[in-house]
Amino acid sequence: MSAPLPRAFYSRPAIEVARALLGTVLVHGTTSGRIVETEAYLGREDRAAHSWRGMTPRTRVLFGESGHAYVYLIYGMYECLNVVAEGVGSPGCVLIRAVEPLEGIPRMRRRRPGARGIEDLANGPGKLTLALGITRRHNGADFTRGPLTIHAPQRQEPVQIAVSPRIGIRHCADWPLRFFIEGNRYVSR
DNA sequence: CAATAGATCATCT
DNA sequence: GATGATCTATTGC
Repeated sequence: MSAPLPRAFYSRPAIEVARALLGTVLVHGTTSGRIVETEAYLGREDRAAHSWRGMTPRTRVLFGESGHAYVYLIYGMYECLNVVAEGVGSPGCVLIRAVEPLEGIPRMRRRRPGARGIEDLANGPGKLTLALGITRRHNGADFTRGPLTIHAPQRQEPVQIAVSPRIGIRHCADWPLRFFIEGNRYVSR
């Protein structure tokens, strides 16, 4: 496997990082998946972002160095994985919404007994964290070091990127900040 | 098929 | 004390 993507990859505006992450490979232990769906969250001007009110104990890592993980609990039940973008003091980030399972599929199935097929294993923010075994313990983890890493694709295939409004938010509900690989079977419903 | 309810808790008001 | 960047099961057409 190639080296993890360097810090510079993440030190760009959240929207750019969200697009660039499509097609890259998220790795945790023996499991991995290709990122096929992301959402950008901007910061102070974006009321849908956790960081829009400024720094709190929870959102501390969003204001730190880029290339780290922001993992939080949602609806008392599920964890969501974000990649911190931009730079110190600029809390833009990217929510990973879906991955296409690559390695460790039997293990993922065990972690997600309810899933019907491969398509349902990680096609949503809460599902992918379960499938890959990502929890709040990974909050603040450095993607350039592990145990969570992100890698460039082996072969850079041309991907057609589609754009839509973000899912499941009330504020800024019409901003076109969701990005996904057009026609991919592993994108969330 | 679409719509809805219920699970469940850290975080912030 | 209310809310939420979700998922699943169940109900109703």
